Amino acid sequence: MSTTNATPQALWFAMLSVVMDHRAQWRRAVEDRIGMPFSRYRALRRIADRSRTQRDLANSLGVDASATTAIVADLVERGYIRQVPHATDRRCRVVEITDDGATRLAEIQSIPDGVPEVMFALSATQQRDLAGLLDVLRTAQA
Amino acid sequence: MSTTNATPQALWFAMLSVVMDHRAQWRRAVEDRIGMPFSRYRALRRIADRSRTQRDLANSLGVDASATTAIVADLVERGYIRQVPHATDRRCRVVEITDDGATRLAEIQSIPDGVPEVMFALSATQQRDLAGLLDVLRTAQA
DNA sequence: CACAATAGTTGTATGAGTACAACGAATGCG
DNA sequence: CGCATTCGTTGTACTCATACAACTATTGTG
Repeated sequence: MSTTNATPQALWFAMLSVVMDHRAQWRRAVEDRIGMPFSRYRALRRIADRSRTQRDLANSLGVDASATTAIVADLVERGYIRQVPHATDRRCRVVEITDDGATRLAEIQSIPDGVPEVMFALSATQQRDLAGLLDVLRTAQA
Repeated sequence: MSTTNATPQALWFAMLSVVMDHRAQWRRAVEDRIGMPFSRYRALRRIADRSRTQRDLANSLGVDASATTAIVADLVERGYIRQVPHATDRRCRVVEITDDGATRLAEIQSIPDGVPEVMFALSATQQRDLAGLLDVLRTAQA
């Protein structure tokens, strides 16, 4: 009955498709509400996880240094993170989350609206199963 | 052990995160290779599914008419779809896939490269489970 | 010390995605 | 028939994500 083959590339395409099919609507509904582009949210999550140098952040986001500069500048301006000097290497700037940033992140993660309808198509059991599988994927990317 | 709550919004955020964390790399690795932006692939999939008016396509993609015009023009230029008059309504243009388009679509879906490493973290059983769940989601969006 | 390498910034450019407004052509309805 | 509605097109504009090149400050190393 499955139209999706259970190969890594088929799964990737399937997951990508589900997300991309709803991302535009999701963005319109939620990005305005959380008040920042998703790239900022992604960065904030990593900084909340632990303080890092901007290089480290760039690597973890998979973007280059100049993109990181822009993202960091934005988050600093919003007051969600701050830049502190590195203990030993004066070239580096370490970014760390502020109380405001931590609060904001928690708020964002509890926003109930904007979730694509399609996510409600899963039964309770299926939701639990999917959560487990996504956990595996998220753990693997560390 | 699960860090991901099994609520629809937590699942959506988790899935979104997995995809967005890898999309940039995926794009660099594969989008050039499939030779078109992902939006074209999404549209082509829907047209392959069945012929549609452009309005129908626009609705199914969740974009407006002018965006659809651009996407359709691109796919026509590539030779993957063609525009034919509607049987009864001369305002409409029906788009249908060409043989080239169908071939290309099959090729794209079998490209093995560029799949994020992280997708290989799943066991065979987990792959099967995820495929089933994504099927539910994809079916629900119809 | 001199030089290569690294961190970060700034300026610039590109591609993708998307909307909105204005418009012409065709349709449908009272 | 006449007018509102719908389909599609064109032109314009904006955001987001992202890269690359050039540059400064700093570090590490022979």
